[in-house]
Amino acid sequence: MKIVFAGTTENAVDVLRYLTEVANHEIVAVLTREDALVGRKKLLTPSAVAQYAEGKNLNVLRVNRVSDDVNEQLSQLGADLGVVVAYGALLKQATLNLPRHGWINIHYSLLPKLRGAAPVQWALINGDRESGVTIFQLDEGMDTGPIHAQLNTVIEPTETAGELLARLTSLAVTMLDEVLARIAAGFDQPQRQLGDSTSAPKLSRRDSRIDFEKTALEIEGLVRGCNPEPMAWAEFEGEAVRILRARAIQEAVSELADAPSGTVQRIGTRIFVRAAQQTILELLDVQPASKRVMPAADWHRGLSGTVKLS
RNA sequence: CGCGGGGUGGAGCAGUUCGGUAGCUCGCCGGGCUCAUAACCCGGAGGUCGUAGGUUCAAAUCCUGCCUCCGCAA
Repeated sequence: MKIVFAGTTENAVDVLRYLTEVANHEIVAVLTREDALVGRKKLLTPSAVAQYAEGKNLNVLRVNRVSDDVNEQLSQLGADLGVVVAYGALLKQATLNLPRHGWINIHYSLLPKLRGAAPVQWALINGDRESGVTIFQLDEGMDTGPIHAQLNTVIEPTETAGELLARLTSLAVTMLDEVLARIAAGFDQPQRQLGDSTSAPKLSRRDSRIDFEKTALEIEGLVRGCNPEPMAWAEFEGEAVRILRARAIQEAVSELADAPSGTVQRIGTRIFVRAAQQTILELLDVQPASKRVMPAADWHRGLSGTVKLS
């Protein structure tokens, strides 16, 4: 099929690579976000998709909003289908109408659960036991279109958002062939989304801040859901400490039995923090402001007195 | 010129304000105590204090340039 692809992130590249290199579809255009200023040096950096697509000499359109002008260009291509993965902007009806079979989207949740930009993160933050991939027909709403295919998977006990996303992406790729074949043959009958919807908006810095008045298990979910982006953090002596890995433990730590929430205690080489309801969180990897990522024990070693996170 | 913080034995830090050749908590090696240990005791190895230059009798510490790492913001 002649496909228009729209995507921006690294996992979108994985899908695009599959479509062009493995499934041998003809990619008539690649829509991706404009180059953005990245990092402290503000280097103008192309999106992951732009970098890949240019390397493959594909027709790349860098736009943050699809204008009439872009619609005009797209209409010239005679595309059969549009495929969207983590593009970063909603498409209007005028654009949705262009490919013969419209557009499909790969979404990383069991729709209608977790509609929005950060479904994988929120699945972990919410403590969900399962997640999944949904391929659906795009309409003008936010992840509201009828479903072509859906597959669920059990979330692994220590899985981070980055790891789960990678797994879901490879799962999505295995679903694509059949969906694309059905659409090409005109046999597709997408089903309306059923059940209650929930939302999964992009994470803010406020969302990623750890609250030690929550239970260790809830905090662990936040830490896993925020890794690698935007990374959970807590405040220590006026500075942010990022918590990259942490886990709720079952053991009791008597030293922390009567301590206020956020109190840190070292036992041997292990570092524990008091959370809500007598629960204990073990810190594994942390990153103080200005420092590199380090084992929690290393961080704690240089400190003195009572250590308390908030 | 977006804001800011680091670079000191293998690790994490202190010391820099008020210059006088380096300290803490660990790790490592050896020995001891203990039924045992995340405990304790004794001894030991290991540092061009990121780098280049400057000031000085003397620089981790003051001045200048450079390299490099990182948080925030976008």
